[in-house]
Amino acid sequence: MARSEDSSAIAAGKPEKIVRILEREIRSGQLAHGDQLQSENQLVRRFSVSRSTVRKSLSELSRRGLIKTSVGIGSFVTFDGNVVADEAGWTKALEKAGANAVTRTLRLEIVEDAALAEKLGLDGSEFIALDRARTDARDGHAISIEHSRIPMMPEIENLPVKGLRDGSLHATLREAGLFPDHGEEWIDVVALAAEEAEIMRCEPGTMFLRTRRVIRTQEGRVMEHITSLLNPSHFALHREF
Amino acid sequence: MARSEDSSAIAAGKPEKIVRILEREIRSGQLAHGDQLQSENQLVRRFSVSRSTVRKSLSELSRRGLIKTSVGIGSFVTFDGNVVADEAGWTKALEKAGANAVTRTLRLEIVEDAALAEKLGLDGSEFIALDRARTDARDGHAISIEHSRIPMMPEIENLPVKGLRDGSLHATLREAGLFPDHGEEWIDVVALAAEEAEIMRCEPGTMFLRTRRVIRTQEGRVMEHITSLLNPSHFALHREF
DNA sequence: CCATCAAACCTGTCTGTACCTGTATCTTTC
DNA sequence: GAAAGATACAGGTACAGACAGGTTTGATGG
Repeated sequence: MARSEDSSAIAAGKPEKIVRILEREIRSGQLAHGDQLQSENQLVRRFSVSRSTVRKSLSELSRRGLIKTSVGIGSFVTFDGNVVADEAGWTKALEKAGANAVTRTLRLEIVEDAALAEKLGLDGSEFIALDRARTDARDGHAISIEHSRIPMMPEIENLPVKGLRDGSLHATLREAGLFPDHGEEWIDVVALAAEEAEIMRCEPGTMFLRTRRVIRTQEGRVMEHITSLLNPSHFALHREF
Repeated sequence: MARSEDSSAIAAGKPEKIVRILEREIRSGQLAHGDQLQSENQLVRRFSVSRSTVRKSLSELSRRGLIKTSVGIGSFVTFDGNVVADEAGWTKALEKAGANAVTRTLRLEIVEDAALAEKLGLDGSEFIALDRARTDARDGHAISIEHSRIPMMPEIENLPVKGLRDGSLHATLREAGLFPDHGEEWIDVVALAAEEAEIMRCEPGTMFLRTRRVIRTQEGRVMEHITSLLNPSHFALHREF
């Protein structure tokens, strides 16, 4: 019973085997970010399979966001280490006192938001809404509140029912073939509204750091809209460029 | 808005790579407005590609309005890089009410700052200090204050004496062969100290948006350290990635 | 001093070749 | 009958080379 390879997939067709080999080479760093893969014909000779099989494998790697292939040129590794595109180059919130923080999920459901849809230039106005708040476990002090909105699409319509994969939103989206690529961000300082102040159990009017992000896929499709309210005494933003 | 380019994504195709290299040289000021680019054949040798590839790259740069090429002569930079350092992929401060703003130069001199030198990992502890403040001309309201520190080096030692070239710090540094390339940034919210509050003519303890940036040259040498204090009612930060 | 001409360099355009991916069709194998 | 193989063709990308025509420069000769 002991499969030395990979426990998650036992029944292995040839494409799957090739996917697993190449994926390991990529994830291990043997094939680094930006490297060009062998051409399809080279892979045909390397694995002694037909080109159709090789192409199935590459197509799966592409769906998982590990490679990108261009006609006439070849396939390139788009997997950037462990953090992938989640943090690479984006503003990163440095939590100063996160040891005693607790996260509450305020809601995870499907909502209608025509205003946001209009602002993002979307056709449908349905979103999956994920709101989360973080407070200090000791005294209930406010730390942060995060509103995430994901445009509704068939691949993820049962997300609110099934819940998140491994508790991670991005892991769930990755599963659905959605990979962050680029976007836009706004940062300013705002006074807390009454509603938010109540959630965070602090005075209305308290100044909070606000970041708003629109994240898009490679093709430019809006993938997520996030508004974060951060307690400035707990957070600083950091970025490399 | 529409990003035909891919900033963080990897290069697929040689022309794209070359475009990115040349674009950075132009936007960083290394190739200034009006400069002539290397000839196509020189670029062929420099990048070890064919002339068709070079020509594709130049055509794309031309499409982006960065260069203009003339038959029998060559290609010239048409990008006027005033905005360079503040805009190209970096966080951009959006001034909400800048019409009536006045800029005061608080000081331009050589200073000693061992603490900063240590933090930046520099040998010498001498810096050229340029401090500037912006206030609203109508009511004297505080808008922003900026502390710039440039590590002392032979090329610029007479900068405080000669003054800035065209009033621009970056033009002056460019003159000295210093081109911004990459760096790091921190953003947080702080209460104004008494000294700064006095300069800005507002209450000590007022919450201000603070950004700190370390800008480095291509070789990784520290080129500038900037601390900006921004009045949150006048500023928002914006960034594309 | 000045007009002229040739050489050197530049961009614009075209050719042919090699290799790459995209796609479709048919056959083999289990 | 589904998965994999084999094959052929279309179209994209890049390389190498050749040629035409514009621009600059400098030497030549009046």
